[in-house]
Amino acid sequence: MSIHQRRERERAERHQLIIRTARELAEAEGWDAVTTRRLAERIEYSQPVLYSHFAGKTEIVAAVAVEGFAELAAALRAVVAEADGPAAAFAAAAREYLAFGLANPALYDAMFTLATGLPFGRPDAPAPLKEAFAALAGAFAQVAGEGDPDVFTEVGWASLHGLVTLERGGRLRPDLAEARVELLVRRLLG
Amino acid sequence: MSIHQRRERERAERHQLIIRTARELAEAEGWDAVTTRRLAERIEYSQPVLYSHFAGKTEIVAAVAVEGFAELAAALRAVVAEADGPAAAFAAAAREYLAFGLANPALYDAMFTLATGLPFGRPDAPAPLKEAFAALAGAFAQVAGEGDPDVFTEVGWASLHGLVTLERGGRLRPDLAEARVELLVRRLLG
DNA sequence: CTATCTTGCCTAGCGCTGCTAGGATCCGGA
DNA sequence: TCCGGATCCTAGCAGCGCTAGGCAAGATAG
Repeated sequence: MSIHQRRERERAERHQLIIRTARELAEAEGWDAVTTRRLAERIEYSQPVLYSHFAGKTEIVAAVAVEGFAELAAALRAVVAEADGPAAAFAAAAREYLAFGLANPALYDAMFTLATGLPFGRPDAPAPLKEAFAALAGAFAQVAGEGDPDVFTEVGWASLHGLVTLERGGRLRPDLAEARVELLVRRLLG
Repeated sequence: MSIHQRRERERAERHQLIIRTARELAEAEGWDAVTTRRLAERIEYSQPVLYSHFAGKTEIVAAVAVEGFAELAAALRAVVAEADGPAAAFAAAAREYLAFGLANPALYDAMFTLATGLPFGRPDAPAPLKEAFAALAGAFAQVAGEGDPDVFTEVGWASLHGLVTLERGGRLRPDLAEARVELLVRRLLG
C-alpha cells in the first residue's frame, strides 16, 4: 500500500514540476519558447510523459493560469487587509493589480491572453478564479456608491486590465504611469 | 513603360487581395486558421508569392491591423462629428470604440493582441495608428478637466480596451454590458 | 527463487506549421 | 528569332503538437 502512496506522491511532484518549469520557461523566454519538446527536455522526461499528466499544451497553460489567479487573490487580500479604510483599500488593490500584471507578464498572459479554455464566472470555475474575483470585488464594492456593485467591480477590473495590457505592449507613455493610476482611482472613487 | 505600370498595378492589387483574404479568413475562422498554405490557396497562388509581398506572416497580420486602425479612426471621427457637444462626443466615441472591438474580433486581435511588431506612439508609427489615437484624443481631451489630457485619454482608452477584451473573453456578465458603459462614461466625466 | 503480468516510459513517426532554395517558364526588348 | 530578366512553382527543411507501439523494469503469485 505504501508503494502506491509513494508512486502517487512522485507523480504529484512531477505534476508540479511540469507546471513550475513551464512557468519559468515562459517568464524567461516567453510562451512561444514553451514547446512540448523543450519542456520535456527541461524536466528530463520524454514528451509523452507530459500527456500522462495533461490532455494537451493548453491544459498546462491553464494550470499555470490557475496558479496565477491564486497568487493574485492572495496578493490582493494582503494589501487590502493592511489598508486603512475602504478608499485606501481600493487604491491599494488597484495598485497591487497593476504591479502584479507588470511583474509577471507571462503569468498574466496565461491568465488572460492565451487560450486556456477555463470557465469564467460560472459555478464550475476553479476556486482560485472565484477567489481572485472575490478579492477584487471585496475591495471595490465598498466604494461603489449607489448602483450595482458588480458593475463597478467589472468596470474597475476592466480598466486595470486595459492598463496592464496596453502598458505592456508599449502603447502608453511610460512617464505617465503614476498619473494614470492616480487619475483612474480618483475618477472611480467619484 | 506602360507595361511596367500594369505590372505594378497588378502587384498592388494582389497585395490588397492578400490582406483582404487574410482578414476574411481570420474573421470567419479565427487567426489560427490563417496559415500561409490556406492563404495561398485562397488567393490562388503558391506560398512563396506571399513572401514576395511580405517578409513573413506577422507582417501580413500587421497590414490587417493597420487597416483596422484606419477604419477605427474613421468610425470615431464620424460619430464625434455628429455628436452634440463635448460630453456627447465623448460618450459616442466610447460607445463606438466598444462596438467596433466587439463587431470585428479578429481585426481587433490583429490590432492589439497578436504580435505585429508595429511601432507605437513613436514618430515612425504608421499614419493610421496616429490617426486612430488622435481621433480618440480629440474626443477625450475636451472633457478631460484639469490635468494632462494625455493621461485622461490613455486611461479612457485603456478602460475601453479592457472592456472589449474581457467582454470578448466571456469574463464579464453580458446582462451588465449597458450598465458598464454608462458607469464608465459617467465616472470619467467626473 | 522463478515465472507471469502489469505498469511506466521511450523511440519513432504522423500531419501540420512558417519559410526558402532551385529550377522551369514565360515575356519584353534587340 | 534569340536572349536576358523577371515571375512563379515544386520540393523540401526544421520545428510544432500529439500519438501508436514496443521494451524494460518492477510488483505479484506459485
